[in-house]
Amino acid sequence: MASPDTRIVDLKKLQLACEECSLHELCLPLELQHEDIEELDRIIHKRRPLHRGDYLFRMGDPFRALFAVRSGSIKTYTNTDEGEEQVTGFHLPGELVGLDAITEGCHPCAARALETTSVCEIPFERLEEISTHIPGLQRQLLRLMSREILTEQDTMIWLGKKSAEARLAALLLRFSDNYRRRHFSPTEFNLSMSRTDIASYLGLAVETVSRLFTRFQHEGLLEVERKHVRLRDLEGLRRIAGVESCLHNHC
Amino acid sequence: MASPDTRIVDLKKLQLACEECSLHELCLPLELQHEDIEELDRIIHKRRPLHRGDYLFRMGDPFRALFAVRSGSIKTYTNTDEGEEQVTGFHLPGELVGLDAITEGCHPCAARALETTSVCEIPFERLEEISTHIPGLQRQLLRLMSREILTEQDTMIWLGKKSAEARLAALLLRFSDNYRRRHFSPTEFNLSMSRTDIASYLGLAVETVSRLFTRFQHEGLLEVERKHVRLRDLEGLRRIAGVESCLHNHC
DNA sequence: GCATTTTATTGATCCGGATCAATAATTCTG
DNA sequence: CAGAATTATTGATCCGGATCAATAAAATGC
Repeated sequence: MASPDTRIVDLKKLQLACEECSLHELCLPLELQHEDIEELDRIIHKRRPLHRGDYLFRMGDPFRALFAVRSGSIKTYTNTDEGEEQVTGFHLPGELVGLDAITEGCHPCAARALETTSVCEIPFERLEEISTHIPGLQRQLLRLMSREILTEQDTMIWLGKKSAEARLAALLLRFSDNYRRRHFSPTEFNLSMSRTDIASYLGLAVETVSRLFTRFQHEGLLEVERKHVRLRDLEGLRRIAGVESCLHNHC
Repeated sequence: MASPDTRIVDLKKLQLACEECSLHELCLPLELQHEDIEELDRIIHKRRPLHRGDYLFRMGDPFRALFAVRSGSIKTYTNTDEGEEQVTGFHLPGELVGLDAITEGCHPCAARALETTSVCEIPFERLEEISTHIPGLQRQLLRLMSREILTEQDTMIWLGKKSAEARLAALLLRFSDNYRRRHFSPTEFNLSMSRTDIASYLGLAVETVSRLFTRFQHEGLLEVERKHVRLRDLEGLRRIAGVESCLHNHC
């Protein structure tokens, strides 16, 4: 499995990887000792890049590791009762994939690359071992999972209640934020996923998504040319999305 | 805070509590040593009962502990941008409340008792301390959180895609399952929450929920008299809910 | 126990978004 | 590079569920 992968062997590289893939979520805020970082370094592998359509894992695959997206993007999806694909998430650089598989011991959904994508593999058993003697790492893991729960609660709310335009605006803003955090243009980027994927994730029909893009463009909120979007009115989009993520604002 | 609470002092009582409130989720599957159970026992307190409308915690309260529902029921909710209540979950006996607060250090939503409700309080810092030297307890914590994530993904899917009747049917079946697991009648029980709460949680209008109950009754799926329901056709409800929780079936 | 307030049911109407249908633009594939 | 298959856009129609409105039934307060 891990044979053609490149090991990240030196500290410098790891920190770079951390910056890129937000493994910093896992280690930076802890201010770990050098020897601890080296220990983490020993278990974390950089996988060779996935290409568009490649599986990171399939539904039902045994759960062995978490994955941190370094670059590119991943979609996770499951199948509905009627056998169609139901997208459960888009995972951008800095986000973890696989947190939902810990309980079951196998992946409840499949993960595929939406474009050329590089990920770090974090073998879970090893991570657990290490976390027993690195104070704070365990806590950090729990934090990460808690944050995931919070995010999903948020998503639940807008899927239940928000209008189609609010959902799409919120998604675009999420992408925008991710790019900003990584010091890329928060207003101009490519959508790596198809309209169908977006529709599935947002619980809408493809036609609706397509119409929304057209409408947003007419209203001067953005320019869209196939996969490429340029957000022209972030404030307007925020208004449409509804102040959003209300869960986070009250702490 | 804990002054009027009753400590669970003996093993027998703890095991009873575990049975009741599914702290067995936390400890039983681990087959802990007696001294470990005693250590858990030392930190877990049984709170004195909450009454209808009492807060378990308010939005923004500092996060100190997880709570396991022993009997009764709890609703958690946040506020929408427009200031209305948005129910984020119903928590029945055997379920944990507070998993979404670990990251932030404070509660992103409020929790109130829907009826007379008894909970166990599990101080989180202490739990973390203990879990560092009880192998398996930490793992169990991660499992629990992962399961929560899975459940919410499931919920996301039906909020996005399923019809109003499917949502209500699914909710009723979830209640039914909880009662069955606790050896109560899975077909006859009281809904502790208002129609408004149900509607909010399911992302529907109150009127729709009300109409659905009436329709289900006409179709012979259930009998409903105010808060009391008697499910008459579980199979039919399952069909309506859609095979459901497709996420869990593929492992 | 009566008045007030909250919660639930039922009816009538309206609209957002799904569905059906046709076409256009892209991207595979040989 | 041509033909086939997939993906995206646009239009027309329909329907599930929201909204508005009125009443009924419970819960709550005095």
